[in-house]
Amino acid sequence: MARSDTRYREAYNRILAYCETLPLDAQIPSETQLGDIAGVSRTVIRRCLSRLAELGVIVWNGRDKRLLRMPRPEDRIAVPEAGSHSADLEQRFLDWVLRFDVPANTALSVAELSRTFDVPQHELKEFLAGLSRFGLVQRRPEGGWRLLGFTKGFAIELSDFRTILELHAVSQVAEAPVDHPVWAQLAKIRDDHVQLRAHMDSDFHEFSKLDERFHQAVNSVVRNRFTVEFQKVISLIFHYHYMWDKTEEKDRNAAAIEEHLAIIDALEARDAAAARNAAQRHLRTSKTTLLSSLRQHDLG
Amino acid sequence: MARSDTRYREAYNRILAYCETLPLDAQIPSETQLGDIAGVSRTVIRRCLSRLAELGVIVWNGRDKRLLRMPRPEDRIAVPEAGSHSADLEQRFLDWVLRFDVPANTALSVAELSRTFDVPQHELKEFLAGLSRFGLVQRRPEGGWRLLGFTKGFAIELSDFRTILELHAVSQVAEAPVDHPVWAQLAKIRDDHVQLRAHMDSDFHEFSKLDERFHQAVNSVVRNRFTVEFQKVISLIFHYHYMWDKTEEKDRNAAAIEEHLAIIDALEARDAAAARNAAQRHLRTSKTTLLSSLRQHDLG
DNA sequence: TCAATGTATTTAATAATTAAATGCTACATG
DNA sequence: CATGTAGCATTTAATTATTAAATACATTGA
Repeated sequence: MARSDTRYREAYNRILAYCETLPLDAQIPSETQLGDIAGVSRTVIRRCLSRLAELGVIVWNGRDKRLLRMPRPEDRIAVPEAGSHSADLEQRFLDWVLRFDVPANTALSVAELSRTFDVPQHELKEFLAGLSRFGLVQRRPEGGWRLLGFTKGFAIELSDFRTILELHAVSQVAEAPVDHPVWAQLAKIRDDHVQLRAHMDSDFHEFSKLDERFHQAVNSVVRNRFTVEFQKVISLIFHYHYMWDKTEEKDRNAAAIEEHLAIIDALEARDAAAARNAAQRHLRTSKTTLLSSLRQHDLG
Repeated sequence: MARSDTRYREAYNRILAYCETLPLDAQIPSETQLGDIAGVSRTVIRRCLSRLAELGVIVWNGRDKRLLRMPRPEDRIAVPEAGSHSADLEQRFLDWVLRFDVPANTALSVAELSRTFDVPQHELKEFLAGLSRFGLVQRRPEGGWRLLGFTKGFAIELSDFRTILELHAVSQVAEAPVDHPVWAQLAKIRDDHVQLRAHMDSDFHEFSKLDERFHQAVNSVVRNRFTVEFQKVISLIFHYHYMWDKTEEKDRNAAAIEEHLAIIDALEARDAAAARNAAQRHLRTSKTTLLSSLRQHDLG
């Protein structure tokens, strides 16, 4: 009927474990210190002490707190399963949208999403509020939310935004010092490209992973909290769409390999302008592919 | 104790007004049609019809709904004041943060904010969840939120991000067709710059507004949902910091006028490269100013 | 037959409830 | 008597419960 007491339960077990490290009859530290040990407020600590005294583990009279007997396994209190995988909600949500091709303008029910993702409703509300900042969802006047994404307009603007960020990243790479880790990464990635090109006929499916590694490496040079959030969403969307658009996959991947190599060539020559041009060509291709994949799914 | 019935109350008054347009004894449209008129579901419409029947305005027996008498002013129902200014919450929140120099790592209490901004708590939670996507706030492990912004690191990354977006915008302007409205705007803005320069000694405070107009015009060329959100936040933060950092304001503004004019010159000459260079110079100055203003407020 | 109403179910906004944090006062102890 | 500690009171926030509203389904009547 109200908030859970998981915090108390976890703190209690932690304090109990701490008691095990003490000798019998030892003085127990002050409430404030115990609070620091368990990472909770004094309010919670006092609840813990109450229970410890009740079970006869300690004697508690004001400042006089002493260990009466060693804690036993049955003194521990049950903690109700962390369960909810709130952590990777974003990943799972985008995965769901893209995997099931949830069409634009679909009404999103918090109650339903809460069930399918096994996450409390209020967390979902917060999550959706966050996504609305990216223009992926929007509040409906009649209540609830609406999925906006993955129209043609969305794809175009997403691609454009990606281009802006990635061209900047490429410029940054070109100016990175020789001892920057990106150079080693790019060298390895170049080799892998060359190798894949040699076995293209059989292994062309492998390109998707390589593509992600390449863009990841380039973008890793930019250290900016504003871009990092976007890159996560962007790379997910492009990644999935490439995986599903199977038309001419081999030719497309072969072309992309050459484009990647052109970018790496220019970067290693420290020719920023050439690198930008090569990157621009590559990103234009990506945009076209994304758009045609949308057309295929009849979402244009 | 539960959600408000404002929706019903507004719908009721709207239906009442609709009844006034009907002749006496006229048939009233179907529930579905009334729902379309008032923009609500049939559930709400049936509540409205119940009340109308109770007051004797209509007679309602299944499908037979007729107007018994003309509605009177006292038939209307009170609507409980829209009140909450949820609309400009973002503006007011950032204004508050910047005006009172709320230091980084301040704990934000939803209850308190809810009072000071006169907005329901759950709306504030959603709002903060949105801001967390921009890295402005963060959840605290012990509950609630923490203001992150306005450290040196934040200012640097914000400036860098602004630079990325704005350099792109400048490139776009340079390629805009001659009949694009931006050219007329820029011409006017150039005149205003020249005029202000002539009366700089007395009117230098006017520059702040001019600065906002200039950047607004340049960015207006880019139509992208992802950049629009950011620009709002960015321009607010820069705007306020400029207003408050009074050191050498006149000199700073005079220099900025020249920098703006240089950008406009290059743009009107359709020299994209020169425009980008000029913009880069200007944005570097801005970044320095923002950082020194932070140092002044001891937030570094 | 089909559009309208009647009824049931589901969803979402929001207050109520309880856990937990925070703040203040009084006290004990060196 | 200063400082840290416990006791007590207040405030805040997570989470449930409640009610308004939307939606889905069944029934009816022209």
